[in-house]
Amino acid sequence: MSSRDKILRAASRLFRKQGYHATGLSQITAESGAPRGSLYYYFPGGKEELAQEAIQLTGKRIKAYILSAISREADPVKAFQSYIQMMADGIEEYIMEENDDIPIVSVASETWSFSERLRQTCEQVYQDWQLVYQDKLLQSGYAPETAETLSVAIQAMIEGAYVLSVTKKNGRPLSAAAEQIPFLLKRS
Amino acid sequence: MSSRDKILRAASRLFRKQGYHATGLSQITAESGAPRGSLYYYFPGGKEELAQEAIQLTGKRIKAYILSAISREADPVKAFQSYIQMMADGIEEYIMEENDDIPIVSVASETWSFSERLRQTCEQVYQDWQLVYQDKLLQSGYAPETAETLSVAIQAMIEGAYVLSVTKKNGRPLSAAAEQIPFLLKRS
DNA sequence: GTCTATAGTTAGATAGAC
DNA sequence: GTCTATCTAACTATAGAC
Repeated sequence: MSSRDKILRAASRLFRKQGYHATGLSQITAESGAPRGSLYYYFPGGKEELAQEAIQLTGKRIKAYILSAISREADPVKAFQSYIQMMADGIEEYIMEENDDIPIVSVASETWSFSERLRQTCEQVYQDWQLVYQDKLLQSGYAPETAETLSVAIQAMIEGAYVLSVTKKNGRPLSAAAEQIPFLLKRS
Repeated sequence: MSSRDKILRAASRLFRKQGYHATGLSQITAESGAPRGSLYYYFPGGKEELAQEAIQLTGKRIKAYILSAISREADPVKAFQSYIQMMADGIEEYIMEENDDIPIVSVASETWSFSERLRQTCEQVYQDWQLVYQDKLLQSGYAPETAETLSVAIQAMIEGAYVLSVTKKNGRPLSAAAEQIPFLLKRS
């Protein structure tokens, strides 16, 4: 693995666990093994540019993950439920584990007023994910208007349930979100 | 207003906008007018203790706000919808405004692995709010089991929609959440 | 291209004057 | 009780050797 990749991975790991502002560049270089200067060689924009790339990388990885998870089931109810339930089941080990995926909800709420660049990056990632949800609903026959509103609400519920689950240190909130999917999708 | 209160308010304002780690004690003392030493006199536990009190204060204020907003309408659908829609309508000015209420979702996702004390404080606040939602549902005739799961899911949707709204700089995600309330509550 | 050394600033915290 | 002065450690960023 290249020096650049090692820096990116170490940064992602630390941002995930500690957030953006609590993570120092010295910590990143220490964990990655790469020296201080390399970081600024590969990421001339410093911490902000590094974070942007890390967020975009997480964005791509999770997008692929959502796509594969959601397309395993034709029925949208089962598809969303199994995806969210997977998150719920994995939350305990996720808390302990050394994971490379940064929670966008964390970076977004930490940087929306601080860095326009990072705010826009988070907005873009959210947009990408939402379109995946939206497509699934469109393909399942929902009206375009409904598919959009619904996919935004589902995304909100997932992001919120994630934070609640991490705060409570258990997967119950994510499970509760999964349980509500049928009622959201079977619109009486 | 006492020195202690001035410190607490300035801290809340800054934590809301910048988050926990991005806010320095020097910034808090500068904004509050109180000198450095006073902060440690009133809050011997330093930044962490100050943040804990600020979170609890927000917890109480918002709990009272939710109670009043939610009890204006007997119908739970209308009650939740009007509360969430109020958040949506206020989000643009909320972003600009000097507000004293700290978003728990922000502090929680920033401190869950960093400070057990702050994590537990956030958990407690979430618990308080959820019970308000749950009571409303119980009073409306929902089964205890349903009321609990549903209130957790609604809370998740609100917290997530808040972050999405702040990230996108508009109230649409919160509005989308409000629109889904009828489908969540009218369980077919 | 890769890395070391360090500049310059700010962080949270404390000691002690009054 | 209130405030000033200051500590040490950490931060981001840069200059320049190799």
